[in-house]
Amino acid sequence: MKKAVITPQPARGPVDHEVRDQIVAAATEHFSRYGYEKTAVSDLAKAIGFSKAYIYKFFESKQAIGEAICANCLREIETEVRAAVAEAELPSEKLRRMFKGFTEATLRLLFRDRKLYEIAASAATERWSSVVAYEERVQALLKEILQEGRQSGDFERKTPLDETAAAIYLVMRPYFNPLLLQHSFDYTDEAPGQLSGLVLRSLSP
Amino acid sequence: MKKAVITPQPARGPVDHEVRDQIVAAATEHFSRYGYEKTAVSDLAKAIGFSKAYIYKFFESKQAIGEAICANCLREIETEVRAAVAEAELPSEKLRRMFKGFTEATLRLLFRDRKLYEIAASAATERWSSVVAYEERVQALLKEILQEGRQSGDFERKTPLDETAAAIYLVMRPYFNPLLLQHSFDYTDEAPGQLSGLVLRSLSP
DNA sequence: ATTGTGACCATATTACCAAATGGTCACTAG
DNA sequence: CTAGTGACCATTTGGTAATATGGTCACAAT
Repeated sequence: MKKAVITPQPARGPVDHEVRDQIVAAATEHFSRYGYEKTAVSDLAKAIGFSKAYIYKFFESKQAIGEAICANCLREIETEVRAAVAEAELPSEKLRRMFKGFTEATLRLLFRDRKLYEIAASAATERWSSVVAYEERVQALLKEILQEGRQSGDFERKTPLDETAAAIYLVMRPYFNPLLLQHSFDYTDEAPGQLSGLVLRSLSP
Repeated sequence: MKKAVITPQPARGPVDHEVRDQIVAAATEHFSRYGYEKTAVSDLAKAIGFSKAYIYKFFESKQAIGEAICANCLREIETEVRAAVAEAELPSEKLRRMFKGFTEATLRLLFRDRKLYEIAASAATERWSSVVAYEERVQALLKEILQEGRQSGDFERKTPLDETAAAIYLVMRPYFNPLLLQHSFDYTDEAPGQLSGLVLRSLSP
């Protein structure tokens, strides 16, 4: 039996197609330069030399284009943080890096790519599938670290893993969710350190 | 030497005056029924049977009226939570109640008095003095609980008190800051419990 | 002095209409 | 059949003129 891959937005048109990439490229350019709202779909069409209608052969909406770009951003952040985590030896250090990494990466998204923030905000409020998937991957990374720490004896083993993971996720959430981070600028310097400290104390065997 | 009381908004006109209370009462009524933005200062004037100009003898701005009301709300919340905390015997239970209490009270503010949310939001974003004071009082309450727990031997004593308090405050913040709570509705049921658990684990001696 | 106001000003908000935009579809070219 | 489009529609958005609002002040009544 074939496993049915449920694409939340049933992709329109050929999934692997040069034009699809052109659209995403043009959109990335335009969205980050002029902003999501200020960019009209016909602007993207003009940029790649096709008509607006053709774009809708590949994406079912403007938001779908935004989703694609958003997914890329989130992938980038995740990759970067995973790399930083992998560099560390000790599970405790991994956890610290995860926290700091996500905070810094999200912060950068908000400042450096200020124009992309609109998308990130919509994505988070409306819970686009790319965001849901991202959150799940973050939780997965967290669980990996926790389990490693449990196996090595660095972390306590009494509390159920799922509970620990859920709680730590809640602690971290305000620092990698753009909507929340926005209201925590005053704390971004110390928060990752202080909270990592607290979390690690809670994990001590 | 007289202690100079620094009122952040140098109160205008007689501090204790019947009309002042009438204004606050009318504003509470109007703001919570029609919303802060939709209420004009002249509406309040009409409601209490004076001219708009007279209101400005008591408050230096519409926002100042909002501040007064906001301060009342926050006082109420604090009183309620303090009562719930006082009921508990053990420091750990106090901490749990504090967390749960603030979450529920803030949530109620957002739902029951939906119209007042506008004020709360402005107050939080613009860091009105009533909010700053409130946050300080919350942190004070937290420190009280922590010290009691340290004295009774329920909580660890190695980590500096200020550091512990700061970290726990950061954990709680998303649940009594209306701006943040707004983005955490999905978690308000489990979060206080799970996070209290984590925090208490981090405090174990 | 205290209580109280109408007239006034600059800015913010509303109401309105024209232009722009997201999105579809029947259709053409090869 | 695939690649591609102009013309079209409903809804948003932008711009603007009229109105409403926050806030002040000189002044009146007690």
